Amino acid sequence: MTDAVALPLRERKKAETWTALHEAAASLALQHGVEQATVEAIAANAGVSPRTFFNYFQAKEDAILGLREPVLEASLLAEISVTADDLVGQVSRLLMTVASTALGGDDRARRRQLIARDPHLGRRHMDYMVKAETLVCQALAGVLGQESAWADGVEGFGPEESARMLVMIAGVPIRFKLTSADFDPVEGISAETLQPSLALLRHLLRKLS
Amino acid sequence: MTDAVALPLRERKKAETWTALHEAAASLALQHGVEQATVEAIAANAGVSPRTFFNYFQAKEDAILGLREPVLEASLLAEISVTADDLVGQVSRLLMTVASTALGGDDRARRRQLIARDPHLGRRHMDYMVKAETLVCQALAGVLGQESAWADGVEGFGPEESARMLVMIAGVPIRFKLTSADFDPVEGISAETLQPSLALLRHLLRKLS
DNA sequence: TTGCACAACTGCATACTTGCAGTGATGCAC
DNA sequence: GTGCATCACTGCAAGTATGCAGTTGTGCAA
Repeated sequence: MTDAVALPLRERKKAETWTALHEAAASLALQHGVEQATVEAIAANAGVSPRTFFNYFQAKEDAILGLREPVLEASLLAEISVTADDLVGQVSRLLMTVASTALGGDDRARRRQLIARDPHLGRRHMDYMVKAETLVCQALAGVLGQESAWADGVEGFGPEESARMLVMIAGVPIRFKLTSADFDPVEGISAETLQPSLALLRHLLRKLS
Repeated sequence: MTDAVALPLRERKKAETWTALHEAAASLALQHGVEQATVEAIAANAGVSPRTFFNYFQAKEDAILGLREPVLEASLLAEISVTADDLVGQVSRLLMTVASTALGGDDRARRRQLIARDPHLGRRHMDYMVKAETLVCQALAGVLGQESAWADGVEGFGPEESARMLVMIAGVPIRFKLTSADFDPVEGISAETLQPSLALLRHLLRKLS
C-alpha cells in the first residue's frame, strides 16, 4: 500500500488499524480456515476489541479479502466523452475501475489461496459492484444533464433516468464477466479481459434493436 | 391463498406452518413495529421454535412480507417465441411474472402499511429478482440452444452465454422500475407499468448500437 | 401391521451483528 | 498552553443466524 508521508496522526492510526485487522483476518483464515478465524480472534490479534472490528468492516469476509468502500476519482469522470460513439464501453470501463478501488491489501497470492479454499468469499464482489454502480450513476447523471443530446431526456424520462439505465446497461458485461465460470476473482477485471463480454453486448444490442 | 383440497398431510402442515409464521410476523410487525417483532416472538405466536422459523424464511423481513422462492411454470416458457422481433420485451415480461411468484400472502393493505412505515422492507425485492433471473436464465438457455439463429452462439460465446446476457439485458427495465422513486412495492410490476421502462430501454438500445 | 427411510422439527451451543452509553485521545481555535 | 468539539474506541447487552445431534411423525412397502 506504499503509504506516503504527511498524514495527520488520526488518519494514520486509522489506516494502521485497518491494515492490522486485514492482516490478522487474512493470516488467521489462511492458517485455520475461514470458519475457525472468529471475529474475536481477529480483533485480539489486531489488538482491538471485537466491537471496533465492525467499525472498519461490514462483515468478516470483507476483512479477510481487504475490501474497502469504492471511490470515484473526479479526474476519471472528466475523461468521459458523452458524444463519442463508444459510450457503453466508456461507462463499462469506468464502472470497472471504480469497482476495483474496493480491493485493498496487496497480497494477491494469499487472496488466491483463500478464495480457492472458500469460493463463497468471492461472492461479496457483487455487493461492492452494486455500490460502484450507485456511485457512477449519480456522477453520470450530472454529466448527462449538461449535454444537449441528453439533457432534455428521452421518452418522457429526464437525464437522471437516462443515466441510471445507461449505467445498468454498461453494468451488464461486468456482471456477465463476474458470473462467468472462468472469472478469476483475484486478478479482477481489466480493460482487456472485459473486451469479449463488451463485444457480445454490442452484438446483442444490434440484434435486439 | 384459497387452499384447494387433497394435499398430502405433510404438505398441508407445511403450508399451515408457513402461513402461521407469515401471519404472526406481519401481525406483530404491524402492532409493535418491525424492530420489536423478534423472531422469538414470531415463532412463539406461530407455535413453533425459533429454529424452525429459519427453515421457512431466510430472514425476518421475508416472513413479514410473505416472500417465497420464485417458480417458473413450464407453460410460460413454451409461449416464448425466439424469432419474434420483441424478444427483449418477452423475456422482460417473463422475468417479471416469475419474480412476482415470490409474493405470497394476500393482505395487500397490511403489506402497504408495513412498507410505508419501514421502507427498508422493500429492498429485499431485489434479492428475489436475482433468484428469478437465475431461474429464467437456465430455462432460456435450453430454448435458445434449439434455435438455429442462436444455437451456434455469437462472438465466440455459446447459447448459454447468449441467454445469460440476454436475461441481464431484459432485467434492466425491471431493475430500473424497481429502483424508481415512484415504484409501489405493494402493487408490484405489471405488463402495463413496465411499458415506459421498456420503451426507454429500446430507445437507448437504438441510440447506443 | 409392522418396520424402515426420510423429512420436519427441536434444543443446545456458538458465532455474527448492532445499539448504546461512556472514556480517552486528537485536532483546532483562542 | 487551555478549553472544547469530535472521533476512535471500548464494554456490555440484546438480537440475529447457523450448525449439529437427536427426536418425532409421516409415507410407503413388505
